[in-house]
Amino acid sequence: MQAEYEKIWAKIGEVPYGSVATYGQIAAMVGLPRHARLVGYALRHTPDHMRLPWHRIVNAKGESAFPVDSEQYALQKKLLTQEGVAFIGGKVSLNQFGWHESLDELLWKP
DNA sequence: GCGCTGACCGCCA
DNA sequence: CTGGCGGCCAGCG
Repeated sequence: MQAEYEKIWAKIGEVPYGSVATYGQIAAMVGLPRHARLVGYALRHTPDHMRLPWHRIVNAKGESAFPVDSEQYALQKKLLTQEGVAFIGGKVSLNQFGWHESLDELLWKP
């Protein structure tokens, strides 16, 4: 399964600055539909030496996957806001970002 | 093999 | 809005 993780990490690394993707999207993009949880697991076990834009990955509701009181939540929110991604009511604003279906951009763009 | 646990997802009440 | 339920499936004891 190591190979799958490589693909997942690589894909996450492709998410452009200022954009956001969901776990499900990443899974689908690497050819593993319905494996959202695997993405979460892979992300959780990312070797620290490779710095991935994990903060650009949110759940299907556009929320952080972390509890609001956690350090990570605060950091994620901070980083996204810093990139110009609106973080409203604990979730990225879908109204402003819109949904893109084309293969290259199953992403929320600014 | 078995049961639990997840940085998940979608549907329905 | 909240909560519950079933589905998903790799990892781990």
